[in-house]
Amino acid sequence: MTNDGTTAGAASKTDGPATGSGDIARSLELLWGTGERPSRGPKPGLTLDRIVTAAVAVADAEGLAAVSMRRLSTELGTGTMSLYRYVPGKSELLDLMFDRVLGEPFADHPGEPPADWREAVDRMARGHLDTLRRHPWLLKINQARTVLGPSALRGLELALTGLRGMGLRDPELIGVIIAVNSFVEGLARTQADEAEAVAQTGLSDEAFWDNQRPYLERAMLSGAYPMMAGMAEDTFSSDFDRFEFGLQRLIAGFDVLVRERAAERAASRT
Amino acid sequence: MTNDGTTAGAASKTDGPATGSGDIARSLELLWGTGERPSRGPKPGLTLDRIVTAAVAVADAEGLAAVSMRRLSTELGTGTMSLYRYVPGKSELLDLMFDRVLGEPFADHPGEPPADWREAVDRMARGHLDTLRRHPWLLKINQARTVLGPSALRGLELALTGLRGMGLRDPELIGVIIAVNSFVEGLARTQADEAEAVAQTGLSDEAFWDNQRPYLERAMLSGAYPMMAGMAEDTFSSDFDRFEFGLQRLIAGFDVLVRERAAERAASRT
DNA sequence: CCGAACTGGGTACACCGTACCCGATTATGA
DNA sequence: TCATAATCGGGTACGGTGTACCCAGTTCGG
Repeated sequence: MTNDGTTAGAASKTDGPATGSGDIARSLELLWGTGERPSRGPKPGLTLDRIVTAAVAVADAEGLAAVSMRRLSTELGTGTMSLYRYVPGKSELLDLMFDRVLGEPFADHPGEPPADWREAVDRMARGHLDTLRRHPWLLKINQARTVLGPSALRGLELALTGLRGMGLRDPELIGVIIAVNSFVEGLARTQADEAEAVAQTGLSDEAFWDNQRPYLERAMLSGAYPMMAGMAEDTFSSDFDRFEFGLQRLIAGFDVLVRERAAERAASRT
Repeated sequence: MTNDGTTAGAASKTDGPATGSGDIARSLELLWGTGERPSRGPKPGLTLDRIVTAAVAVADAEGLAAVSMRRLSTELGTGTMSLYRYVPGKSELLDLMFDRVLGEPFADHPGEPPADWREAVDRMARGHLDTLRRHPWLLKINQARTVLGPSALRGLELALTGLRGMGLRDPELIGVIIAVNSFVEGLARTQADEAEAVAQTGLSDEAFWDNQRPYLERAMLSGAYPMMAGMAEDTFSSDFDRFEFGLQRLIAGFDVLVRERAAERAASRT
């Protein structure tokens, strides 16, 4: 399988007027295209694949902010402007990075059976969390116009297959997927923000909390926050797995609906 | 953001790079401090409050990318560097914008009763979604080290008060809040990304879809995505309210746990 | 009333994305 | 065979960013 995968969304700034900013057609060509090159000029010394790979590597190692065209060019040993022979602009590159990385979870594990829809949801949530932990910069990319790359389609297909057994209507299945993914992304974002803050300030979480404590204690003693002041010691302990808690609540909530529908079907069959 | 090359030491004296992202102590002082000014030099012509207000206004109107120190200075009619007399750096300004805006929902409606915990969750979710829709740039700010401003504390206090009746343990209550807020943020992010994409590319969603269609149809015909190919027409229709769906599932999931706990308590009372 | 403490802000630097353009390379049409 | 059109590599330049550094002007405590 030839093509690198991908999809994407646009993300950039500046209300640049003219010039082909946001050339969707070009983006799609890069995402799905075969990449047959015209045979007139000299052979390209680079490939899109290498550029995307380098970009993902830099983003994984040093964050999305470190991914600049200049940085990538030195990483690849070329001139900065050469990159623009392969990618129309940076936002398109982000699109490609996005779809590249979305394809990972399915490349990993082979086939295996989802068995139960509960397990499918569980696996979907864990898989997504895993991807986001591996590539926290995914959370900073505009996902709006990214949905339709090959990797994204493949993921959606797999998810839907696993949820088939719920017996819900199609829009509801999409609702299930979105609810789970939204929840996971929220948690992942919190974790990613924390890691980023540690990296940027050089201050650990404990040190940060210690800094806050005097202000916080004064606030508690003020009487303005009675609920918070009366909370148990272990309330914010890391022993409590908030991912597990939320996921189980979601699954339980889905289960209620699934049972309702099953009951309705049974009733209407009489 | 992007810090300069200087080390992140953050020691207050010595060869002072200092500045930079994340002087926590200074941030806290700004968040909670009384702002008593020293009485030796000339009176300040600006206030922190005016700066934050202007920043929020610009962010609301044109997005977070439009909030630059130069832009704010022209907006306020001062020199760019003057702003640094009031704020240590841009990241601290973002913190202040964050807390400013978090305070809004509680300023709006007066007291009223939450009545049921279900209603409290419902109101919490809707309120958060509302805030995020009004200020989509909130989703782009690092929330990790921002949690403890006065507005954030007030919001947490109110939420906890509303959830008191669930009869869950304290860490679980936090889990409820996080699950709901994560879900809401995920949905809000999708919407915000969409709006941003439209604004940046000047391409409506329909136009975007039309561009995708040929690629998508080819993918469907390839047989690689049987589930998706067989989906109902209305699957991605906007008639289906995914916010409502997810929220009701979460509440149902919480309800299961609440009932379990109540049953346990009743049993242990015999 | 002098000087310390403070405010305002100009200049400069490093970095960013990328428009524009030119020379080198290469396959094609005559 | 060879001129030429097409393509690649990449240097230079522009307008943007955050902010370090420094100096001039203002105000009040001693």
